[in-house]
Amino acid sequence: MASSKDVAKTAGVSQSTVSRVLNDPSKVNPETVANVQKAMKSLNYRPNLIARSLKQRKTKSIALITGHLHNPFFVDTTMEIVEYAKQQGYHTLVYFEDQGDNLSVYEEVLKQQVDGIILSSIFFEDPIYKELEASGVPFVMFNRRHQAGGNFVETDNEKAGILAANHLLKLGHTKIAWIGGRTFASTFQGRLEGYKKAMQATNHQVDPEWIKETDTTEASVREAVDSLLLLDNKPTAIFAATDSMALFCQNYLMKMGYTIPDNFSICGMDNIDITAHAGIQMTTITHESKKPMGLYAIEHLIYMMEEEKQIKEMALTLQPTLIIRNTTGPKR
Amino acid sequence: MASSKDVAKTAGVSQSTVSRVLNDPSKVNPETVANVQKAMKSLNYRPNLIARSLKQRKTKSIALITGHLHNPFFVDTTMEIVEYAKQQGYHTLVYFEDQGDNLSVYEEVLKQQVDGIILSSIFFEDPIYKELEASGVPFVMFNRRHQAGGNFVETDNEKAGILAANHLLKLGHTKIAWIGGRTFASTFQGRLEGYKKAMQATNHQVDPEWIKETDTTEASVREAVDSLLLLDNKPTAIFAATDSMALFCQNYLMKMGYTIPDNFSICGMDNIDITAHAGIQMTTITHESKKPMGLYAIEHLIYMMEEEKQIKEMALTLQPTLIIRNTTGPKR
DNA sequence: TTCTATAATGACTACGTATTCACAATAAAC
DNA sequence: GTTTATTGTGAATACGTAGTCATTATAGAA
Repeated sequence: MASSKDVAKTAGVSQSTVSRVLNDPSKVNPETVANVQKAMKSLNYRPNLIARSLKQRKTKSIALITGHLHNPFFVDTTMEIVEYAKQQGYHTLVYFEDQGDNLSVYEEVLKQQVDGIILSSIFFEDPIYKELEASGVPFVMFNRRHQAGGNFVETDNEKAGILAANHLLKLGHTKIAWIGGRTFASTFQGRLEGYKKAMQATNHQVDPEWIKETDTTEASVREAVDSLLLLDNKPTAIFAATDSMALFCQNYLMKMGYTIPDNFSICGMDNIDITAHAGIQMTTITHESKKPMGLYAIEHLIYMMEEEKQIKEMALTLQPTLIIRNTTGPKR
Repeated sequence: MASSKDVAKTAGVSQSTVSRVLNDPSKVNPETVANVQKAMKSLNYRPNLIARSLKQRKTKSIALITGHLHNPFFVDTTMEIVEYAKQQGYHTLVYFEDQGDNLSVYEEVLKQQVDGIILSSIFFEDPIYKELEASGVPFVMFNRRHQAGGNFVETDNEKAGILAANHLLKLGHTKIAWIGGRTFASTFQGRLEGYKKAMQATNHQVDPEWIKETDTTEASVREAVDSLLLLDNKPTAIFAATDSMALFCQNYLMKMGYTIPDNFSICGMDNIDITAHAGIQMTTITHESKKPMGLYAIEHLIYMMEEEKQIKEMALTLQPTLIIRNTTGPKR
């Protein structure tokens, strides 16, 4: 690999001049610029960004710590973030980490000297928050939030839970199950709380057996459905806290021979693309906003990275709305 | 940020010793090790991987240049690759690039000094191949292949095209449309050739109007479907060259009121998870293999990166098989 | 005792770049 | 003709680390 020194030698100039040609050619004689560029071409020279990063103490890179891509919600946000970052001259290191409190991922990220971090996988009381704050690296959370606040964009999860429950209640369902992930995460916590509040507000009992915390995998969701089917006090409707899980429910119930929504109503959340498919037609909850959620996060992160001085806080809670399709219907 | 020099100072040793503690503690007095580690802890020291990379001329990073994640096929491969790489101590820079011949992405990747590259987005006659070869960085292609061969893993696309066409022919369809992406890519090229061969072998004419090269987006697929519907010689079955496109067709036709497979049979390819969903039940083509395709690619890349000497070639063509579900049926 | 091997450590350098400083040559101002 | 900017350039340095080399102290062999 040719270095700027090699280029300097073949162009008959100093390494400093080569560097200047690269960074601010206006500072060097046009003739010299041409010579240097010719030398670069002939040597097939490519600046070493590692060396540049070391010198500048900026890597022009960010870390994205996201949930598993088998949840299509994270596919969208990942694409949004990676593309926008690239467009702004940053490259993205993608890490998949759903557990939340896994220190090793954060250690790794900080060693990489990234200029900023975006994370979705944080728990409400995650100790990682302190670590990140102490590191001095700007970071933004999306989807999930932390009790400490910080910079984040989320959906009003409690409101979402209320919307879902009220929709099902209005259809005549009173036995409504809730299937979600661990309530360490603010998303599931909020969606559960909202559901409970709506039930309570309309004087409907919530049987604790109806509430299923899973690890969001298909196997785990199926287990939850199985156990619901065994109940005496069997629910007639399900609020699945993500579309990914709602799809698992729908598929599993249909494969067992149940009809949706005649036997069970199902409401999801996230409005991922496939839910609009004619063969799926999932009732779900989305948020109305001009920009996709990932964009809010990355835009603000880049703002923070580039205007270090005036760190403007972002605490954004998007408002959810209900999209009624065909997986929910009146109770029979 | 504390450096190894700072650690050295507070521990009362030289920077060399700190480095040794990090890389091979057996070379230093256990008592000193303890002191140094204490100093590291108290300063919250984290080794700077950028500096290490510069010194070692290895970044322990790879680049993955993949197709758009809205095609779920690439979601699977991306996860496989990123996870395995991480497990082997490499981190992954993910780039989305569908165009193929976009030089700038490759320039960017090479400047990053990655130790290896995995790419799916290469065209059969892509000039980028020469560039990559010249760079000396090991690289592996998956899904698509290049005319020059090199290291790759693919599916036998021609065979896949034959399987799909024969399946539809056997059901009595003779007017079979083909919807795919640009045939610059070996995948689409092969799937089209196979389709044509199967038709020819059974003495069925192929109307050129049945063949639709799209840019694989939903809008483009809908346009293709629209133009098929306007034909006098209207097809009764569609072979969509990826499941992603097959889903677009299925959705669009159903939304227009057509029944699948009564009005149109649809066969996809890739066997992405959602095709098995009870509401979709897409007939598709997969490949049988012990390992997912992405794993072949990353395993071989890591082999190449670590055993520089004996570069074993990998030219792997997986055999496709047909999975019959409910989107294909006898011609009416 | 004297010589040799081993263990433990520090000083120093290089990786490839950006940048500061110094200096020369030229152009502009007086 | 002298002074003052301005332009163009090179030498030298630092970023944080790994590793080479040299040095000292100690233990074992003769």
